[in-house]
Order: sequence, then C-alpha cells, then structure tokens
Amino acid sequence: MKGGKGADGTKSAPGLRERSGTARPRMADVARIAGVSTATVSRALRQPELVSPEVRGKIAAAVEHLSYRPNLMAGALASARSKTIGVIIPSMINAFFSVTLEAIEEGLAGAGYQLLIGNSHYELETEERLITSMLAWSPAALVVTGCRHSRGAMRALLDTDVPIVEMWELTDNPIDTAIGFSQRDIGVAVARHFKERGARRLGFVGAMHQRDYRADARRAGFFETALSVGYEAPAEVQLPGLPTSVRGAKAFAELMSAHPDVDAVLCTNDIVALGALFEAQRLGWSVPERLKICGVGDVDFAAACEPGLSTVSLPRRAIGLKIAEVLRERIAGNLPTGGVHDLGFELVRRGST
Amino acid sequence: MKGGKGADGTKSAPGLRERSGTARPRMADVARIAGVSTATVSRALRQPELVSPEVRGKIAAAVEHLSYRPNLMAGALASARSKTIGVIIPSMINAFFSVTLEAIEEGLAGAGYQLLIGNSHYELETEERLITSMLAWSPAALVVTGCRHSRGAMRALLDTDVPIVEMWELTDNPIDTAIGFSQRDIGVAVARHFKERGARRLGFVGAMHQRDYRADARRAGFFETALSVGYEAPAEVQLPGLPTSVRGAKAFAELMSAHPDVDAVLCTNDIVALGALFEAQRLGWSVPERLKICGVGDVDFAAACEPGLSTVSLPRRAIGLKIAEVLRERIAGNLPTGGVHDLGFELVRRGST
DNA sequence: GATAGCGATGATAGCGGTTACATTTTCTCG
DNA sequence: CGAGAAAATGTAACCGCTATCATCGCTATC
Repeated sequence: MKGGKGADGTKSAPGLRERSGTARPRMADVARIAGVSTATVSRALRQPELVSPEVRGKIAAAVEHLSYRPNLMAGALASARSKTIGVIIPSMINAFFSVTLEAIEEGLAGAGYQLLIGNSHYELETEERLITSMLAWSPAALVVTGCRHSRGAMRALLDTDVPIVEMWELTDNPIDTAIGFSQRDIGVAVARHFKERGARRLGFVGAMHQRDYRADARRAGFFETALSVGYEAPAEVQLPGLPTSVRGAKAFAELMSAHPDVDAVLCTNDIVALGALFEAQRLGWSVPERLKICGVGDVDFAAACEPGLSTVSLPRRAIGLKIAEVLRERIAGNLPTGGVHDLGFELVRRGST
Repeated sequence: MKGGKGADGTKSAPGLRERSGTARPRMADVARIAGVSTATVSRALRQPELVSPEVRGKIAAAVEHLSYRPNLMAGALASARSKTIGVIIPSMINAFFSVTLEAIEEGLAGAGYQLLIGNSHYELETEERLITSMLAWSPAALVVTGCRHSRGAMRALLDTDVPIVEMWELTDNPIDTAIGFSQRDIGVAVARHFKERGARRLGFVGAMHQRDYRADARRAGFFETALSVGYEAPAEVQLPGLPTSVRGAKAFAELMSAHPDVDAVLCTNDIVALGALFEAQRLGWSVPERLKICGVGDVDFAAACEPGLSTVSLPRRAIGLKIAEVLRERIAGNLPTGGVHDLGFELVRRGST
C-alpha cells in the first residue's frame, strides 16, 4: 500500500532509510533466484546474445517472478550514460515547441529514452542554469532551442561530450548539430509575397521584442526586404507581454488607427494574426481586398477560419523527427560529426492575402 | 572543444571509457583542494548550516575554482531520491496540459526540480510502461493524468513510496492525491446552460470516443442532464482521429445536415468548437440566434473571435500550481497524507450562446 | 594428447556521491 | 579548571548496477 498515508499512525522517522515490508528487488535478488551472478543478469538484460538461452530463460523467469525493474540511476551511474534526453524550450505553452517535443518523443521513446524538459522562458540566464543542471544528469543528448547562448552556457556546451542539438534556427557555426530553418528568410518571403499581391504599405505586429530574438530575426528580414523592394519602413507596433489573440486584436487596431494607409500586415505569429483578422472584420475592413493579413506558424486553426489565414508553415514536426533520427545515429556512434540541417518553411497562401 | 567531431580524425574507440583532457571534477577534487573530506563537502553543499562558515568558504572557493557540478545521478543513487518529478500527460500537443505542465514547472523549478515528461497518447498500456520506467528513476514524485489506470499501473502506483498525484480528474478513491475537477459536471453545466438559453434540441460533437475517457465523462454528463431536463437524446457525431478545427467544421456540418433541428451544440473542446463556429458562419446559420455553440477549455483564442465563443474555463494553471504546492509540502514531509482537491471550472458565456 | 581458441560465467573494483557512526574540537558551566 | 555536551569533521560502508578481467569447460588443431 501507499507509504506516507498517515492514518496508520506509523511515524516513519525522517531520514531513516527503511525498507518497507516488500523491498524493491535488486539485481542481486534476481541473480540469487536464477542461480547466477549479477554480472550475468546484467548481461542478460542488456546484451542477451552474450548469455546462453538456457540461463537467459532462468533469468527472465526470476525477473518476472520478482517483477524486477532495474534501478536506472545505478545503471546510469555505473555506465556514465543515461537514457535521458534533455530538451530546453523557451515556452511550454507555445504549441510550436510542443509539436516538436512530441515528435522528438515519438522518435525516441521506442528506444527507451525519457525526455527531461526545461523551460527557459526566453531567458538566456535561465537557459544556462538549465543546461548545467541537465548536464549533471549525463543525458544521452541535449537539445536546446536556438543558437544564441550566454557565455557560460556556451562554455558548458562546448566542454561536454554529450551530443548537442540546436534547434529552430540555423547558424554557420553550430556547437555540434543545428536543425531548423532560417527565421530571417520568413520575413523576406512574406515581404515579397505582399509585394506580389500588390500591397502598398506594410505593417508589422510584433511581441517580446527584446526576448524572442528569433521573432526579431523574422522582423529584420521583413523590414529589410520591404525597403529593398521599394516600400517605406513598415508601420510597427509591439505587443506588451505574451502574444495572445486578444492583445493581437488590440495592437492591430492601434496600428491601423495610427496608420490607416497600411494594407498588408505581418503578425509575429498566427495567434496574434487571428486576433487581428477578427478585429479587422469587426472594424469592417474587408480581407483580403482592403487589408491583407499574414501570420507565422500555421496553427491548426488558421485553415478553419473565414477567410483562411495565410501563414508560414514551419517544420515543427519535421524538426523533432530529424532530431530523433540524428540522435539515434549519434548515440549509436555512427554519425560522429555534427552539421546543419535546413528544413525550410513554406508560405501557405489562403484567403487572407 | 566538442568531442565526437570527426574532423580531427581521432577515432574514439566506442565503449572505451576515456576521460577527455579535462576530466569533469569530482567531489573528491573539491575536498582535496579545500583540504577537507568529501563528507564535509557533501554537507557544505546540501546542509550548509552544519558546516563552519570558514570551511564553507574554502569549499565554495574550491567549487568555484574547479567549476564543480555535483553528479546528480551519484547523489540520487546514494540518497535514494532524485530531484526529478515524473509527469505523464496524454498529449503534448494539447495546450491544456502544456499550461498545467508549465505551472508545475514554475512552482517547482525554483526548488531545483527537473521534469521528466512522458506522453501516454491516451493509451493505458503506454501509461503503464511510462509509470514503471519513471519509477525506475526514483523521482521525488510522480504526476499522472486521470484516475483510470491499467491493473499493472495501479499495482505499481500503489506499491511505491513515491508520492503520486492524479490530475485533471477527481475520484472518491485516489491512489494518493487527486487534483482536478469533475469532467462529468461540465457536461451537466453546459446542458443546463443550453436549457436556460432556451435551446430546443441539443447536439454534440465528440472525438476519440474510446480513448479519451475524460471527454467521455463530459459527454455522459451532457447526455444525462439533457434527458433529465426534458430534451430528447442529443444528436451526436464523433470525429475520426484527433480533434482539429478542420475536422470539427466538417463533423459539425454533417451533424447539422443530418439533424437540422439542432439549435445548440456542445463541442468536445474549443478547437473543434471554433471549427464549428466558422462553419456555421459559412453556412449562414446565425450564431447565437439560430444556433448556439459551446466549447470546452477556454483557449486564448475563444475570446477573440466574433462572436466570442462560450466555453468552459478549466483550471489548467491552477492545477499545476496546486500540484507544485502539494508536492513541495509532501516532499518536505509536512503533509503525509493525500487527498482530493476540486479546483472547479467555470462556464464562460460569450456571444456564441 | 597437449595447446590454443572461444563462448559462457563469475569475481570484483569502481561510478561519485551520501550518511551513520566515530572522532576530534569547541563550548558551557558548575 | 575539568567534565560533559554540542558542534565540526573524518572514516568508511554502502546505493545498485556495469564492466574489466580472470576462470572454466569444451572443442578444434597439429
């Protein structure tokens, strides 16, 4: 029964290491019952081909009988490697990262890996803390979001033998392996798209200006391209706080009232864009005729609204699967060298542009 | 520099346990430099008040100098407890669980805990596998979603001393602690709400009928209450596969074409409901006059669309914070006994009903 | 028939900490 | 000032498993 339930009055002296009635079986117990040494049990469990079928059978029976589960920490300590993958993302709420996370998990769970997840909250210092504390678990690999890190984090990442993957961004100079796409080029592509669609004056709704530097890269690409194809600098407004639809709607309204000549708006992500889209409808601007709206992310939802939201589809799932693939190779030792994998993105044109 | 980068031609024999140039410092190194025993170092690190300030200073200096990080696995093995919290959720993509996850993390990260996350994909067998493998890490606590488990999982959960929290659901008979709300009552509340609003004939759009039994409990509450307040059994359609907006729109259209008399629809969640809402607009049904639509979850987005989506707001964040709170107490040993915490939900009426 | 070769298994030293217990140092106070 | 208690530190036995190396039969080889 559950320990710790006070009702029985058993005051368990804190700190006293007591084995409750049925102790969790150890490998030694299995070995004893099967009549072999622990070394053989260990082998039978991790490299069965080294053990004779007969003994293997006895061990399996003992394991079954005791319902033995190896203590992974002991194993990890002894072998100096654990079946754990550390993943650091800047936000758990952001559905984009969740999809990537799920894909990593799918690609690796079968091989018995567990995901150790950390949330950096878009803060480089928090990321550094997480990196060092995750490395203290000797994970089989560590996945971080982005290619920009604090000095301390950089040192820790370069200094370890754990395979490192930087995701959701590209760089010429990866610590080890980078898997993602060019954030900047997204801005470029949308600006060009607006041009093609005949927009006259561009606008931009951003968020977390100083913290989310990936979003900032998109913005930079958008602004530079706008200028280079003949626009004046896009009108801009930044959301206070996290990007939500409600805030997006409000910010969009401000943008349009300050710059009524704007006729094409890029929003930092789809959530914001959808807020803007609805606000536009409420305000009576016809989309896409009078006003074009484009988001980033291609959330499930963008395809369902009316008009459909044009957006940039990101390889969120592909990133995760690729990470899993690379990591499997990497851990198996086949792929000693890192590299950069550009998974691209896709501008999905729907009704809103 | 990074190990494993092939360029230098160093073929590192696999399996050979080699220390790269600068070995990771061990506690013994710190002890030597500080001129004390490892026991003292260990104490200085985890119960500083037991060590004299002077020695503490020397140790801190040595730690700093070597940039020593304790090997958490060794510590966990020796102390039979790890600063790890296992959390099993049925889906990582589902934003609801993500919010709870983030809240758990927020409430616990400060205390140095790491989240070990598993995805059960709404499968009880997968959950069982995850439970046993997570328990093999001796986590400080284990959080599972829901109160229904396979026999094997149940046995494992009852048999361990690790504190267990069942979340997102209530039960009269928790394994240890349950923190959530009544799924069934949500269905009840929405049925009553429709009645109050004068609906004549109810409809229901569901998903994952056989897998997501929590959604099923909502459905049951809705159907039973519908009957008990005088409706005939709601017209129903089930989505094939995961609940998405696009599928929701389609299923909703089917429902309405098969049962044109339906004038109030409960959708299993907001994503589906929003698909339905837009489809309704496309089809020219006026909302809420001709047709009322209600979702579940209160996603950010539900407040932004036009008309606003009526929905049931779930205590997603509150659940996570409560879990963190209970766990902190629990781990500190103050709160030996479990219990059931009903965090309730709230029907949020917006324009769509 | 002695020897090498090979597969299967056992013995055992760690992995890097934690902690019960022993020991030493420092107070406290009659 | 010395005894006893309290505080600070050291000693060493684990935690439970992995991995190296030694050992033990047996068969293949000359």
